[in-house]
Amino acid sequence: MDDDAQGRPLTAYPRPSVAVDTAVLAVRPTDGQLTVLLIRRESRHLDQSEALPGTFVHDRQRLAEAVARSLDQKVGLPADVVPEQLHVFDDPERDSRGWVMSVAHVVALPWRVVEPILSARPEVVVDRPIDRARGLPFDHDDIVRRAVAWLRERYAERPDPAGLLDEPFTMRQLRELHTAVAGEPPSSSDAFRRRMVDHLVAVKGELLRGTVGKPAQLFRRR
Amino acid sequence: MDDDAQGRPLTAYPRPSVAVDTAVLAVRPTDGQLTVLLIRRESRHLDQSEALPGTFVHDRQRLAEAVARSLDQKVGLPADVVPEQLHVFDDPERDSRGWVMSVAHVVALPWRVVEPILSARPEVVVDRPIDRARGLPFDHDDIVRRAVAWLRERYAERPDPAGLLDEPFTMRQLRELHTAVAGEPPSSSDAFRRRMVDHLVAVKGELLRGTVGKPAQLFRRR
DNA sequence: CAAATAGTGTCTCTTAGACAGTATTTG
DNA sequence: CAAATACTGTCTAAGAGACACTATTTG
Repeated sequence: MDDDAQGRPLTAYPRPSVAVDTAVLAVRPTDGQLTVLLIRRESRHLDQSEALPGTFVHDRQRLAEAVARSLDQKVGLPADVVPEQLHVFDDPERDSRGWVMSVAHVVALPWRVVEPILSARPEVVVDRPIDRARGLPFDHDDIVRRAVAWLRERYAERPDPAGLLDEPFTMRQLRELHTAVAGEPPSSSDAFRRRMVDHLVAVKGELLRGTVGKPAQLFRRR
Repeated sequence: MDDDAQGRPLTAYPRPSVAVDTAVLAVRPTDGQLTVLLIRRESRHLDQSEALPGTFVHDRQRLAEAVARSLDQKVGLPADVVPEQLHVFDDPERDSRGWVMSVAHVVALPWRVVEPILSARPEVVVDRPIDRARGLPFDHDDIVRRAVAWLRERYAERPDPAGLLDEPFTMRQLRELHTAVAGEPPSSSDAFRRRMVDHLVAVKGELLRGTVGKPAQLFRRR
């Protein structure tokens, strides 16, 4: 910014509260649904009982720190997640409590990380399929929509940019991941294979399928 | 955000000043350079003398309003520009005057709009080719880089999403615009034509070239 | 006519998609 | 062997790029 505060202290200007809200996305293996984590709350002065995890930014704190803190305290996630900025929601009326800007964030996590949290605090943290995460408070519906669009864009290019699969994985697991992210299966299974295989490296050793069929090649990200 | 302010007034939290900074991009017809508008300033307590136009957000003001106000007052641009959010810069040390977050914005404008400003206030507003807009204060180098990447992404898909050309225009003018935006000419002139022509509509009447050559078809955006 | 610019026809290469056919496992 | 799953070969269609060729202007 420029200094229209020239000779004038910064405190002379009214300042908004700044919050962060984060869409934590994950793919539920039981039904292959793309889900978002929501916090269940006592609905005191707010009518909704589920919302994205978020918090206010503390004094001179970085946004990423505030996100990590809110995910740690409210969700119980480890502090090493790397969220990405999505958008600033700045409607001065968006929060009845006052002038609050929210910087929306998104992060996608493997189920291996998400599952323990859901079993540890089932009455606090819930996973909701993204098409059933509607009617959330504030602009949280918007944030979920943007988060999903962000994830889909990233997965259109590369096999697994967010590292949602544990390595090594089969082409089938990768295809099922993409089906979950995109909301529909890729148009053709073999075209999908050919599109992806250049970005992967084959691993010796094969997966002995639990059921029938030819054993599948295992891959790692290139 | 969630309410960790439950029962606690919002004012109990320290709040940052929030600023907006905007990269105004334009293509200079004289040399076909992609340029960014900078404000020349009296360097009082800041060493740099050129910076992106910006301002602090006023009480309960929307970011887009703050951007429009700064572009109006500092640059002299009409208020109907539609900037887009790029990124929030949140390093608490980024401004020596205090805790300031800046929401970076970008907008691309036709030269027809930019030129009158440069001639009206040449000692205040200057246009700088983007590869020579380096060493700017704060995170403005970063903002310019992100702004250019944003513009290039948009022009990779469609002929003229920002409306930089006055309609109707020739394929040559469009190609020169893309050359300026991308920083290099499209690989092949006829492949470029074929890629673009589906997104355009031909106009009757042709352009009589000032110099030699077959008159060119005129197009509008579809 | 020469130079310059606009536009088309056509060839090659690559890629996506469709689809059939082959390969290898379990039961 | 049947069923299921993994993979490959091949055809077609679409698109990008290269390049030559045609078209229409100015001087």
